[in-house]
Amino acid sequence: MNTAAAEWSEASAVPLAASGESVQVRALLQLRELILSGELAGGTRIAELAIVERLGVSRTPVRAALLRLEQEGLLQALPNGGYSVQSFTERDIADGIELRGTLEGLLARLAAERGAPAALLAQARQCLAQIDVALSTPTLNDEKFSSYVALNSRFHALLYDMAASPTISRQLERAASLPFASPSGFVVLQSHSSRARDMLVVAQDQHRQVLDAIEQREGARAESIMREHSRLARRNLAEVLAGHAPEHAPASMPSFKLIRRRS
Amino acid sequence: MNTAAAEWSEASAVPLAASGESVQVRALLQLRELILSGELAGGTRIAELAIVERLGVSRTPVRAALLRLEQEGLLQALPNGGYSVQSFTERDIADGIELRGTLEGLLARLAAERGAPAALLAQARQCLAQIDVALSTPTLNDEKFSSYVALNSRFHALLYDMAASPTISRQLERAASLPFASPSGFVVLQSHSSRARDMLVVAQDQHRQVLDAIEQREGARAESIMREHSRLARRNLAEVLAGHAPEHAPASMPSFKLIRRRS
DNA sequence: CAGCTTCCCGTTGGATACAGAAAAGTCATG
DNA sequence: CATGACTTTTCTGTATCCAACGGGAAGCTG
Repeated sequence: MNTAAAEWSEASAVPLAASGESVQVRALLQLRELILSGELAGGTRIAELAIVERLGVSRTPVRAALLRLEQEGLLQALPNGGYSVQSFTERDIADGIELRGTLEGLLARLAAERGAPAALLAQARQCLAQIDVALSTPTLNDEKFSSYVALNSRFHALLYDMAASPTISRQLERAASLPFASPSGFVVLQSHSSRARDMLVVAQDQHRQVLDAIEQREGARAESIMREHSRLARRNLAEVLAGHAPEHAPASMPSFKLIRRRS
Repeated sequence: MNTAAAEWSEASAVPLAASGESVQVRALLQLRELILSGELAGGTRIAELAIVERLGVSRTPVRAALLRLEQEGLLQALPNGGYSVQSFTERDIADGIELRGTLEGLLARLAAERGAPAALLAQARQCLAQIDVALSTPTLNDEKFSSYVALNSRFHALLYDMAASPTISRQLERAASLPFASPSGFVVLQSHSSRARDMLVVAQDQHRQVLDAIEQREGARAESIMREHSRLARRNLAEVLAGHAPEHAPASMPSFKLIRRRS
C-alpha cells in the first residue's frame, strides 16, 4: 500500500465525495471544486504532485483530471509542462454567456425548422407548468427557489434534445460548463428579493415563447428569443459585479474569486 | 529497453511523423491520422493495446491521445471502458458546418460591434489581395489552389482574432476540428473544374463583404455573411456526396470513410 | 439438450519507477 | 557586490507493473 493511499484512507473520514465513483471521476470533481472554490487562485501554477498529495490519489487520475480541465477551459497548459489556473475577466464571462446564448439560439432554430418530437414538446410544456407552480407565490423560499433552478436546467436540456443534433449539443454543453455560463449560473444570487422573482418571471415568459415558436416552426423567432434569454444572465452578472465587493465572493458563489479585474 | 520501443526503432525507418515532437504529440497525430484515414472503421472498438503495438509507444501517451480525441469528438467513450470510433451521418457533418458558420458569424458580429484593431484589418485586406492573385487565372493549377487553401485559412484565422475573444475562438477551433467542418474542408475536392474556381470567387466576394461590414461596424451584416459563407461548404458536401460512390473515398480525402449512410 | 455457474483471459484503471529537463540555489571569481 | 557557471532539486514525460472487472468459453447439473 502506497503512502498516498494510506494518507487518503485517513482522510476519507472527511466526506469529500461519494466513493461510489471511480477514482478518476472523484479526482476530477474534487479538483474542479478546488479551483472553483478559489482555493487555487487564478494564475497559480499547478503542480501534479501538489494535487496528488492534496487529493491522496496517484498521478494517473490527477493527470487525467488536469487534461480534462484543460479541455474544459479551466486550466491552461503552460509551455514547459504544468498548468496554470485560468482566470476570467468580466468580458470573458460575458462572452461565455453570449456563446451559450448563440448556441442555444442555433439549437432552438434547428428544433423549429426540423420539427421537434411531440413527446419532447409535451415534456417541455409540463416542465413549464411546474415552473409556474414554483413561481406561484409572491416571494420565493429556498425550496421553491432550488426547485426553479432544477426545472430550469431541465427545460434547457429538453430544448437541447429537440434539435436532435448531438454534435451541437456536445459543443453547447462544453460552452455551458464554463464558470458562470450555465443557464442557471447567476440565478442563484439575490434569491430572495422580489426583483429576483420578477426576473424569473421574465425568463419563464421567454421559455413559453420559445416553446411556442418551436411548435409553430418559427425558426428565426425561436433563435432570437434564446439569444435574448441568455442576456438575463448577462444582466445578472453586471448587477452582481457592481453590487458586490471586488474580491469577496458571496458565500453562495465562491467561484467569484476566479474573476480578474482587468486583463 | 522495452519491446515496443525496440519495435518502434525498427519501424522508425518509415517516415511516419516528424520526430522532433514529443512522443505524446506524435501519438496523437498518428492516431488521428489512423482514424481519419479510415483504417479504423467507424464504430470499431479501439483497444489501447492494439494502438500501443501499432504506434510503438507505451500506454501512457496512447491514453492521453485517446482522451484528447474523445474530447475532440472523434472517439466515443464506451460505458465499460474503452472507446469506439465515432462515425458521422451526413447530417452530423452538416450540423458541424452550421455550427462553425454560426460561431464564425458570432465572432464577425463581435468584431464589428467592438471594432477590430486597424493592424488586423490591414493584414486581412492584404490577405484578400493575395487571394485575388491566386484566383487571377481562369483555371487553377495545383500551386494556385493550395495557395488559396492556405490564404483562406489565414483569413479565417484573422477574423477569429479580430473579435479578441479567446473564449469563443477556442470553442470555434474545436468546432472546426471536426472532420469536414473546417473552413477549408471541402474545397479540396474537384479542384480543377472551372466551376470550382467560380465557387472560390463567390467565397472571396463574401470575404470582401464581411471585412467591409466589420470595418463599417455593421454587426448583423457581418454575422449573416459568415453564416451564408459556411453554406458553401455545405453545398460542397452535398455535391460531393451525390457525385461520389458511397464508400469509395476520393484519394484526396480519405476521411470520407467516416461517413455513415443512415443513422 | 438447455440453462446456469464458474473460471480464465483480456482489458482497463490505477500506482509507481525511472529518466531527462528546467529551475532554483549556491559558490566562486572578477 | 554582482555575475556567471555549476550543482542540486524538483518536476514532468514515459514506461511498466499490479489489481480489479467483465466477457466469454467451458463444464456441470437438471
